[in-house]
Amino acid sequence: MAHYISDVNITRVLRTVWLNRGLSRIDISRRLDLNKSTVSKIVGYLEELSLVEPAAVGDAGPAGGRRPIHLQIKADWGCVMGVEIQTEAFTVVGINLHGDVFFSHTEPLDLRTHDLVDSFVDIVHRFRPSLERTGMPVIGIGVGLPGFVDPVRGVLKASMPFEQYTEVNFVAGAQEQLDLSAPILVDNDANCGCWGELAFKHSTRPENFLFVLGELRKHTIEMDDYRIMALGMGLVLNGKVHHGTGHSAGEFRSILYRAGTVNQFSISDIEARRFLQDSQVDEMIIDELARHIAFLINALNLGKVVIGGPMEVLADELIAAIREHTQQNWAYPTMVDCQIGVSRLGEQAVAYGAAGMFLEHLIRVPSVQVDGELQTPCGVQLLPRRGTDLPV
Amino acid sequence: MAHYISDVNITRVLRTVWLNRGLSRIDISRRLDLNKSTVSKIVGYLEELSLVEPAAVGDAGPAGGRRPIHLQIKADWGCVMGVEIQTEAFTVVGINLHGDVFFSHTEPLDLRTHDLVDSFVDIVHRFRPSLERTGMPVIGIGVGLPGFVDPVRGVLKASMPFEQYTEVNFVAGAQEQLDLSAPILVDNDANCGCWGELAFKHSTRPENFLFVLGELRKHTIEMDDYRIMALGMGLVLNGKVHHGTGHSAGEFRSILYRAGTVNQFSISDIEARRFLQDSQVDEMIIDELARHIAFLINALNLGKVVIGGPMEVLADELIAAIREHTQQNWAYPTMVDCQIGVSRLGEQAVAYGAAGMFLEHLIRVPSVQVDGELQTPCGVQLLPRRGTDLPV
DNA sequence: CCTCTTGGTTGTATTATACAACCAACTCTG
DNA sequence: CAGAGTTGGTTGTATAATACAACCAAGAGG
Repeated sequence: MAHYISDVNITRVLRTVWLNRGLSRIDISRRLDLNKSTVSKIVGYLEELSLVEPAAVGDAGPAGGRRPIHLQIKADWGCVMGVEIQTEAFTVVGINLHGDVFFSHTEPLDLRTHDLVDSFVDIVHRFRPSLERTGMPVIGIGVGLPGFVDPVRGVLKASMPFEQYTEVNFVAGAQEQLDLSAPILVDNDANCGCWGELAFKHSTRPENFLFVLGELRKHTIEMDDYRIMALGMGLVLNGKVHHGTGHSAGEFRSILYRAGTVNQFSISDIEARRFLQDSQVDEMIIDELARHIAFLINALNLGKVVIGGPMEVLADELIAAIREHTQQNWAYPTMVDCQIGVSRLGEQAVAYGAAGMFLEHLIRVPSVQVDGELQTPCGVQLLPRRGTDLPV
Repeated sequence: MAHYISDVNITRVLRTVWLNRGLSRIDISRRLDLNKSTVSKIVGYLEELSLVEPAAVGDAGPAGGRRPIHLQIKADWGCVMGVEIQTEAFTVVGINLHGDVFFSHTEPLDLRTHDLVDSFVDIVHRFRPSLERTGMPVIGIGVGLPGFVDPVRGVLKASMPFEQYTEVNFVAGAQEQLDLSAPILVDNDANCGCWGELAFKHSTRPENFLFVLGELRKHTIEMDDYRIMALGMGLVLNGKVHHGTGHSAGEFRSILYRAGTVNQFSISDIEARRFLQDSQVDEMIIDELARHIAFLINALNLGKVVIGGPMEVLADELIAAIREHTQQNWAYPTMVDCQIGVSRLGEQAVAYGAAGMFLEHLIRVPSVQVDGELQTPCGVQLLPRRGTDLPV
């Protein structure tokens, strides 16, 4: 039983500085509708924790007055490891609290022959020293996996790419072997793409957007291995990453899908495997995909679409097709207002987003729930349980 | 500058009682993780406001002990007017704080020849006395309109059915003419369908669902008037009604739509107007609609779909089709878990939902925003600005 | 009748916040 | 260049919301 508002306002201040680097105490007090003395006290506390520091002294306004002290998060307070694990490779990145990537590594890894949790434990053991050589401790790890993930329980519920149809207790299993104080967070890979867009888009956080993630995956068709594109979607709705009632949101299969094929469209697998090699196939896939994305843009009134993965090669055509179909699919005379672009992070989008997800959870305002407890995925907690050490 | 937690916890208690009629103080304190003395004090305050009353004295447990006092919201503290305005008719309902409908009325009204705001003002003038004859004051009004509505500003941004392509300042305009203390809330009609499902589904509030609202609307095709079905969707995602970046979420048009027609599907208007008269047309529409709904169910992982409007006649076929297509559209061996049903409220679903929306906003926990102010649509406020009159 | 148990109340201590008075440091003007 | 006005930030104090502990109320069971 401990529900002091303090935690809430401390986090509000911290998060506000994080999202808007360079604000002064007065700016914060105005934004958050808190008294400036309250902000002063909270900032003092955060400075004591080395989470916030003065960045620069600004200029006085035209009418004079004391010069404001711009504040910022201490970037090197700690770092976050972001990991993406796919069927044939994994990626690790290290970022500081400002979101700067200071480490990045990609390597092949065959998940068909290796255990998922064991592989992850290996990765952490191998790369934690690399990150901590900077002097920053690893304060948390974010992981992006293909499949249905329950981030609150830290569980991989199912995954077609991993051929996993029973639950894997990912976080608990890893923590057992790792003996690591840093908490671990997991989410679906496409959702991690969303987290990456959310975490550091400070001023212009998109409220409703779609992250389209394509991966080329091996499939065995008639005794031969082929690569077929598998599409996953990550959705942010009302500013929040959407998981759905059973954590399976983001699955894609065309409305015109015909039973029996491995690919997600209305074409045959024979056609599908010629993707990126046969421009006619490319065109068909682009058109069909663009229609579905356009439908979602209009039905959900999305403000933004980001394309990641191998689709990036055909991004120009895809973007044009989406634009065309959104407008065709729109009944009103106005123009549909939706930015469509390609992920700037390329290969690292998911791993980076996974790390961003961790920071998003760390530096967040605990929401007051009405019924039941507030759900924190896997005990992420920033502020120390405050006892006697509170600065008045 | 006033951000005492009190308001938050008072509302939390009130809302908990509202959502779970019959809880005792101890129950509440356990659910909300508040000290029982705090709950006692808050309940005392709410009783003083006549918002909460003891409902019954329960039985002691098997180990003895004092008998709990079950609490409930005072149903007759006030009532809410819910209004649905369509192009050819309007509906008014009156509900109490328990959500019981005690008044209901539907009447033709030609919105092509009447001004929207004036009509609404008329409706309020005519029906307020009817509601207040019960002795309950009208504490608020909820309105459902077809078109894009910004509920925060209380504005109808555009509406194809009303042939309105410029903004209508609905709430401000009405309040000016009405001189009414009760606040007015507006939302899109299909969204109101969602509000109706949310507001009084106490224990089992669906977190992710779709409300499909069909309306038969007049269209002039080749000099003749026909009725064509117009479909709108209301979405609840993560427990919240989804409006989208530009308040236009819920628009429906088929992926296979061909330019030039008034109807929303791939068929011609000649065919579309035979809906409900030609079973072949019905089948085509049902199939096409079901595919799109199935796509949304899987892409958004919806837990529930509710069908309202004239589609209800064909509900059995539509439900079966949706079931079939969701499973076809699903790549995993598991069964898709989504309840599909028909609105129990029939004609009144939208008006009832509009009233429910008002209560949802009235009895809600103000969310603490990080940046900027917390957005209350049109100044709905339950608790008095507390000054000296606070009990202890 | 006594003990144990559970629901609820009351008085007190703690703590987060607002408020007001203050200091710090700047611009502008006469 | 002194002083008035202005803005950012700090400090001391009052207030109000909450937890905690001790209590009362009212039941069950021996």
